[in-house]
Amino acid sequence: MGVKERKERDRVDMKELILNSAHQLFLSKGFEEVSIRNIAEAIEYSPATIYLYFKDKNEIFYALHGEAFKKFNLYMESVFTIKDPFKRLVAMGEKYIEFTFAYPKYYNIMFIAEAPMLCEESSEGWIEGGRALEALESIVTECIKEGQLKKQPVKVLAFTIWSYMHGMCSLELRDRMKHYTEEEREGMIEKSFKIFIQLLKNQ
Amino acid sequence: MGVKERKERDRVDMKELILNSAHQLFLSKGFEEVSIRNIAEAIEYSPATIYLYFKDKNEIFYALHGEAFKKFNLYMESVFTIKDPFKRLVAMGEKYIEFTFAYPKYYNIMFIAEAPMLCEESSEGWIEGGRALEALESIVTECIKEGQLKKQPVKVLAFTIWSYMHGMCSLELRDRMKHYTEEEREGMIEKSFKIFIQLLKNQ
DNA sequence: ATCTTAAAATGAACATTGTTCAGTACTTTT
DNA sequence: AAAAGTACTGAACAATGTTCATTTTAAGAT
Repeated sequence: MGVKERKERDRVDMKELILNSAHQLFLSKGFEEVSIRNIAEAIEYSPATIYLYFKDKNEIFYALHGEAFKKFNLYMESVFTIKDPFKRLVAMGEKYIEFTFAYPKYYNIMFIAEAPMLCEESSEGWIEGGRALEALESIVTECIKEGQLKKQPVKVLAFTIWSYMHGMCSLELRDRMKHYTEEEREGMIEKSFKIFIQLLKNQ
Repeated sequence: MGVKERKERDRVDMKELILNSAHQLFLSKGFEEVSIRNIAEAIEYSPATIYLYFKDKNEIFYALHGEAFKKFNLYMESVFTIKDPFKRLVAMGEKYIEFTFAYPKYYNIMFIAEAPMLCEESSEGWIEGGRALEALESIVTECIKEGQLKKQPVKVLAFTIWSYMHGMCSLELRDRMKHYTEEEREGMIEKSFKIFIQLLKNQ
């Protein structure tokens, strides 16, 4: 009598169906622009049904927040083969920029969107996000150990690097670089990144 | 026959009335949370009336965008009395942080909020914003001239500094520092800022 | 096979939102 | 006092997130 088990499976399937649909819509329209009714229509159920599987709209997007960070960490994975820690740090920065503009909607929920949607401290997203930050911190630790970064408190230095990366990427994503001419903007981020790396480098 | 003039005055007064009300509500609730009906109720007019003076909700907040930057520039003014350009740069950074947390709603429309609301390139906000950026760039120029900053393309270096400041402030404003313990977070921004300044300093 | 009970899905409704427009009320001009 | 013009508004529209009584569907018991 595996009926209960089957029902549980069905329930999981339904959650996944909703999530996949929400995910797809989210990637093309963004969070605020996707309505419960959009999702409902896409999966051919009534809007009310969705509330049988998720508490509210935010809860649906906790999942996406997690997805985004998983994708991010996956994206970063390749750099960990690089032996030299400073080179790894630089590669990570480059990947960060790449990710931002490859998945702007992801970047948005990860780092920019207002956070009532991610109160749950123990959510997938926060855990994966923590992993990413730890990765950065461990690279920074290595760099300091090898004398490629000046000796500083690791957490603070890592945060400083993160702040710079995020500031640059989010200014561009949120269209705050209109002060620059097309010509100036062209390659601005890459040039700035090079300067920042030079600033970081010990000697 | 100053009737036309009086009507023009009335019109300006009405716009100001709406703007003041919107402004007040905005500072306590933020952009998305203020509705046209809120504003209408506050000034004791019908919602429809507001559309006789402003094209849409965004247009109302163009004005606030301008106000925010004016306030910002006013806030920065005090640092321009400082002779030494590098000290001035540091003071500007400190003021930037101060401003961010004194007026988070302003900071939000200035640098974080999505920008359909500020398409008009020629708006007050963009002009004032440009002024602020120019101020930073001229300080950077001076610092380079005096050898306190390493010689680099001014626009790019200024952007790098701005990116860092913005990244740090917006991560905090958007609650992305939950990875840190209370203890770690305490003073993190100030510590990071000191590190960044050290990185910037030539030698 | 029929009846009962439990679960799943929904239509309709509520309170919001920005925005529009036909009509009313008031003011100025003739 | 009548006509013209301007300022204002109530009601409506199409959305939104969310809830709930009701209906449909499935399962278990007789």
